[in-house]
Amino acid sequence: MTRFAKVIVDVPSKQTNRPFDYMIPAEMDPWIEVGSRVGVPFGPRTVQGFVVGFTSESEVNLTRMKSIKELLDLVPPLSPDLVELGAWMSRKYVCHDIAALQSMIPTALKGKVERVLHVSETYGDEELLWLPEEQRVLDTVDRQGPMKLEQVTTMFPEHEKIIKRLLKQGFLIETQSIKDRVAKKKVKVVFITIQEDQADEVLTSFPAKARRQKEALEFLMQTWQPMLMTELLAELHTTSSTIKGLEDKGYVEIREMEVFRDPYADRRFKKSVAMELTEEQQHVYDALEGALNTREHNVFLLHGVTGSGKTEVYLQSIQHCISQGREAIVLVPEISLTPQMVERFKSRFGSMVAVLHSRLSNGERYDEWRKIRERKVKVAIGARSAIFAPFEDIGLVIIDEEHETSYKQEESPKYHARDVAVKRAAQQGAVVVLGSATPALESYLAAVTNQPLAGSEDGAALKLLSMPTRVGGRSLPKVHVVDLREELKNGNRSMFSRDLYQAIEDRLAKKEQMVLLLNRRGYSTFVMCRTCGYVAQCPECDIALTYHQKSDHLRCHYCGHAEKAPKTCPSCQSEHIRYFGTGTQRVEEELAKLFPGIRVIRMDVDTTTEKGSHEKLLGQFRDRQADVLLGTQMVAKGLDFPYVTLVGVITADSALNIPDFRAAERTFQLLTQVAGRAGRHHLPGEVYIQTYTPEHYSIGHASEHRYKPFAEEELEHRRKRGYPPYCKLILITFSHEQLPMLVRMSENFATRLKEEAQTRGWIHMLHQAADDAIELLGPVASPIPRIKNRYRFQCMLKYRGNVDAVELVRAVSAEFDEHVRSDQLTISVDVDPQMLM
DNA sequence: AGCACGCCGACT
DNA sequence: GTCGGCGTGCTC
Repeated sequence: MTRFAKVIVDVPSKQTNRPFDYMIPAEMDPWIEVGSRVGVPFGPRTVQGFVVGFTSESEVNLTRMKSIKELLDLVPPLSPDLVELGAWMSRKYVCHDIAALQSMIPTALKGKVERVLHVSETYGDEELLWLPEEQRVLDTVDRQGPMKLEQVTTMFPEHEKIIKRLLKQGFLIETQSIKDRVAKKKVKVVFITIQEDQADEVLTSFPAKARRQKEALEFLMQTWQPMLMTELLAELHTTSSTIKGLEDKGYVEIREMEVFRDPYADRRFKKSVAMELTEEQQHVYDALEGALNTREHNVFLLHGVTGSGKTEVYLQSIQHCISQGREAIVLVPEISLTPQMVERFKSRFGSMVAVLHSRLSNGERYDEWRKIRERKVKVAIGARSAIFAPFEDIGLVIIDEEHETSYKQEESPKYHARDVAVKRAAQQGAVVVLGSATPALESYLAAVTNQPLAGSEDGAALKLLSMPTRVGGRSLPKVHVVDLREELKNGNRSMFSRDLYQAIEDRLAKKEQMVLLLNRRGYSTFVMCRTCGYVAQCPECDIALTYHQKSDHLRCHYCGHAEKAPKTCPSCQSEHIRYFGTGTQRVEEELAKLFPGIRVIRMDVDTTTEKGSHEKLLGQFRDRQADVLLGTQMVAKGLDFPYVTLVGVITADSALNIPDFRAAERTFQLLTQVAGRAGRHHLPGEVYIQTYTPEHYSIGHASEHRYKPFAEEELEHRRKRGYPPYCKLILITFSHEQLPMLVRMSENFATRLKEEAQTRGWIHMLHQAADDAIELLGPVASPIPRIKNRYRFQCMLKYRGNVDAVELVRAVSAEFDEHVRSDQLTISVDVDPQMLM
């Protein structure tokens, strides 16, 4: 029986957000599966699509139904369970199906249409009068054979209309196909084709002229093994024409072979073996092994203090999972931030690991991904999107530092990897481990109340495991909270308190190392004129510009706009223009002034954009080429250096004063994480936290390493004020170039939301005791009211119980589709937002 | 999203 | 009378 393919096409619009039916050419049929990537004719063009199902009968008139044009991969890039996961994601996070599917595959496979032109066969048959420019275009294409449309238009930039006309009249013919962005890497390998017993015969009869060829052949005869062309040429200092000559004589064969680009090719990893577990670790491991043995879906929250040895537990659980014949996925916040982590996995599992590094080139990432799809590895480790690793028999998913905000994708689809992971594990009967020293309150509450995570309702109830002590009985570092108000009273206006100053001096004398954290890059936070009060702002965003000293520029940290720093006030020409606030560059300068000869490595977005710069800087610090590692929050995570005995937080307040209900949680997490960097080995550690609000509970609890009391206090706040995890949120952001239009649209939207909530019979008040409730806040201007010349307004929906607010938003958004299309309005929906910007 | 079809204003 | 503006609708 013939079957038709249901295809989701790569056309991101509301009207095309459904499967289209296609016929399957007979020769393709055995290869087409759910998850296959295909090129299909769609209207006048060819687009990429994914097969999401099959049907034996279609509503579509068979005379109008088209056929799949090309199959783009022999092995489908998506498995049926990933296709299903995509459907779940598009529903949960309000995005097009195609966007969800595309987010699961490497960018290398986001095919582009290639349009190729050739001249009709009838050209030249008839005596037609051509315009001179038509003649030129036709002759060029005719002479060159099939040409990419792009090439033709760049050759004749002003003849676009003529090309279009020739196409319409059929003198030029266009063929479209889908091309991947990155080709598989191929290498030439030289195979020796003669037998060993023929060697003498061949060599004696070798033409005397072909000395180089003979040398090459003799070289290959030393091993009789195939050899990489590049290596062979380097060894013999010759060119490929020599080897070609040998090929012509039939002594060797040159074959092109696919290889994987290996970003770790030049690195050697010492083989490591399982370490003996402490009693605490063993307890946790036993629970995980037990769960793996049932082969059922389970979710654990592993609360382990920094330095409690979570990684070793991960490694051994993965080992067990692999020995069961199943696969494992490990998510880490931002893998390039933790080269140490990669190293541990590589040295334990060697070539069984694929690393999906966020700073790999597209080609490298594609190759790592192919290793997974082609079952060459058993473990995938990577950032957020590694949760889509195309394994088919997953036993274990580990999410390290599960509270990290980088698990939430800020672009559409705005998914949370933690929730996707639980969903995928539920599909596959896999065990999930959420590991953290400072669990997200959502996870913690679910674990202590034995409920599934709020973001992934299909998941199993969370079970709490904990590891409250550090490996080797090392104590947590002593934390000093320094009240900066007191310092100011005592006339100290420097960025270092006397205590921190002395501590730095002390470590320098002892030749120990320190980590200093400041949550702000650049030199200063804003630039102001003392005469007229002018503040330098980004011309396209309503946000203050930051001064960067090295380049002497003002920079917008939102859109990247940069301008030369003014010497006089642009508004009143006064020379009293001053820089306020402190950034990492300024701290670096101050350190150099106060401690002559101090060696500082500064690590922030500005110094780590270059590929590999991260590893380089950390390597230098590890080798003790510097005394101080100074940086933004990226220095707080996962680093482990034996000689670090001092951690200083320049101002804890910058994280606390962000207008976000999670500010206290973030501050607690940041302080606890950074404090954990000190004294991890034989030397005891010490931490100084400078703040203007030492009485704040997040700082107090962090300084005493008390997670549970903090969590309880913070949960109480959330419950009282009606914030997650006691309700759910949807943030809807509207943006438009014209403010009045934006205000009108967002108000209309809000009104429609309220009306629809009412017709569905939902109580529009969260503060009432009702189990099912919904509340709308806004519209109000967004915290950043304008970005890139577009004004921004937002609405927040809070809801709980059996209220399907996502469906509500989806329905109302659909009504505004025309406005989105024609009025340059954009509506962005963020389900379970992590940042309220 | 593209692209075609279709109905109203300023020009050869 | 035509060229071209972008409003509406379709894509298996």
